[in-house]
Amino acid sequence: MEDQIIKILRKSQLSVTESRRNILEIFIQAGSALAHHDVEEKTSERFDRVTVYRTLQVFMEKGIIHTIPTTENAVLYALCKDDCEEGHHHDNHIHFVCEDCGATTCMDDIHIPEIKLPLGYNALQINMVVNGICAKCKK
Amino acid sequence: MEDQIIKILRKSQLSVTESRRNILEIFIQAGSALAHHDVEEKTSERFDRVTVYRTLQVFMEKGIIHTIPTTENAVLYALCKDDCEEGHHHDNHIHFVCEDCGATTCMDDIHIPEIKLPLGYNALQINMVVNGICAKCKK
DNA sequence: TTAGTCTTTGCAACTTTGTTGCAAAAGGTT
DNA sequence: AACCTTTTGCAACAAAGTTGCAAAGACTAA
Ligand SMILES: [Mn+2]
Ligand SMILES: [Mn+2]
Ligand SMILES: [Zn+2]
Ligand SMILES: [Zn+2]
Repeated sequence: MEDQIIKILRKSQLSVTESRRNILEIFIQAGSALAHHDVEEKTSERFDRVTVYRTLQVFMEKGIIHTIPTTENAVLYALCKDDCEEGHHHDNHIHFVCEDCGATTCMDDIHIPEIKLPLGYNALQINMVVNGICAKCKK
Repeated sequence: MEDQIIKILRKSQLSVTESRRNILEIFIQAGSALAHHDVEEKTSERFDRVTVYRTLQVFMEKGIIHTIPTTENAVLYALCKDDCEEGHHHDNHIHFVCEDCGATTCMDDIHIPEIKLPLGYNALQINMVVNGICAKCKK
């Protein structure tokens, strides 16, 4: 686990610092998407808010995490899979937001279907966010 | 135009006030989605920020506008079509964000395709946001 | 291991965004 | 016009996000 974290940071040419390890660990353990605020709450050692902002930003740039749009004025972040690189993300999967437990998860293996856009329109990236009830919360 | 505005407000059982007319007009003229900040900038008469917040909120509740998720920590708002009612939106269309001109538009006639979710998952609402280059900006 | 260099962090100060309570103003109704 | 209700602006606040800079920490190479 600790090994995995260091490997990810090294691969992205980032120096291994306390805050980066801690925040990366939080994402790995969480298994679901987190808002800036969530990250701040979960850090065991308390880092400055500014450090959290900067860490998330650098993780984004390096392709370690990606953003998920929401209608709640709070962007979510989730771990990228292996194929994301510095400056170029490949996270074209569906995101599912459970309205019951609130968890937002990456559905990595569900492809986003093709879309026919009007003539002249060119799609570069597609975000698909599905709201509903997850399997765990279904009774 | 003025008639149209009044009709919309009346239909939603809202009293016709200066700020509501002005803000609704902004949406009709804009033709594309606007952030809170955009609305504030465009109001000819200056209303208090709080009034803008409250107006957008009440327009949302009444089904006059709907939200569009973004990855930029700024929810966008756009006019609903006729079939949205108080407390129940029907805006399951695609949204297109042009990375060149920045305009976000509702593609009302492009349906969001069906999605096969894993067993136990239940979709209630789907948001699909396509980033790319719009027809106008394509050269 | 240590010394030197470059990067990262925390802090302070600030800006922007969003919220709430309340009195004054405006809108709808008679 | 007089009334009652809703909406607005203001003030005061809370939360979120940004920037510059000095101190602390991470890496490298002697
Ligand atoms: Mn994802
Ligand atoms: Mn729309
Ligand atoms: Zn759930
Ligand atoms: Zn464009």
